[in-house]
Amino acid sequence: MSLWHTRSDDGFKTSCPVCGNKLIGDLEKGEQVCPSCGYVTFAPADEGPEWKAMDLEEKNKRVRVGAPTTLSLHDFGLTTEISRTMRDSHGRYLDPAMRATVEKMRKWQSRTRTINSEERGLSNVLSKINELCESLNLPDNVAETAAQIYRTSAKMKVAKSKSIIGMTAATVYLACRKCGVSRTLKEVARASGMEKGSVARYFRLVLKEVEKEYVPPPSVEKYISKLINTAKIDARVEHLALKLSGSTADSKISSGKAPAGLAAAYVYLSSVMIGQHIPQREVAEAAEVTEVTVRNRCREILDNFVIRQEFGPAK
DNA sequence: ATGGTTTTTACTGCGTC
DNA sequence: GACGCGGTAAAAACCAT
Repeated sequence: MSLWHTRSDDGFKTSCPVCGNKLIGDLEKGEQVCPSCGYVTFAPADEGPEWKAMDLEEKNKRVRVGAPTTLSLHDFGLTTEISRTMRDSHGRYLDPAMRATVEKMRKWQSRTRTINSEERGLSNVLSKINELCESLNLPDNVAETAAQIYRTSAKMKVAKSKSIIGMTAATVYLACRKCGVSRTLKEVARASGMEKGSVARYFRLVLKEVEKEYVPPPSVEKYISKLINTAKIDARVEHLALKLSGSTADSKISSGKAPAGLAAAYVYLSSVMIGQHIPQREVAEAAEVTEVTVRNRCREILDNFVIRQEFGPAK
């Protein structure tokens, strides 16, 4: 039995297709996350609550009591909160006058808490980071990493007089790379509403000034898994694509090539071999590369490797 | 800035349904 | 004819220097 495509009855994977670890299920949000590599998979049905949390503070307030300390809140979440429930300690509703007073207290507390502009700016950016992570469906560990990166860049004055969206996009993208989560620069740019080029500039800046060392992009295998997930392709194709990429990994064909294109080629070849033709057009579209690139990668793979019968369709 | 490499764009031809 | 596929030349984008 293979680790890759064991699925439980409701369509959830039970183990991570990337590293094989057991996935942590969050059924309410309709997704599962791998604790070690950050791989995320989605379930079709969303059983989660109907409300949308405006920021992480609100989210924590609503989903659980006593949030853990978190890097993505500007004060680490370590403050007294005045509750929104408008009840007294016996659970009775407050009268209108009292409610107004409590409202004011709440407002003033949140004002004084972010007393100086530095703190307010930080809190602003951190909520932007969370927002962006949420719209990219990124796991919490990426948001935490992004927050961490931004904190140090703020401390090092790198973020000084830089565009806020630019910095958030750059830190989120860097966090993705550090966590090994396969989101492309293009995707992050799209979600943040920025030009790819300017996100890249900010990214290089943060990489150079804050991170100081090169963070390699996610492996081809990660891209394959992602491709299979987004395009809803048979798990057998994924298995084969991963096998192929594994057995050609130590060759030179991948050097300098965009991993997404290579992943698309493996997925395409695998789909053909399994006997489930996926048109190049579709694979290319899902991987956000062109058909030409898919073809070029396919040709290179086929030129350099003899694909033996054991990879062929089971008869 | 620049030069080498990779990806995209745009176009053409071939076979098949 | 529409579609999938394969190829090419040139432009554009990318990256290390």
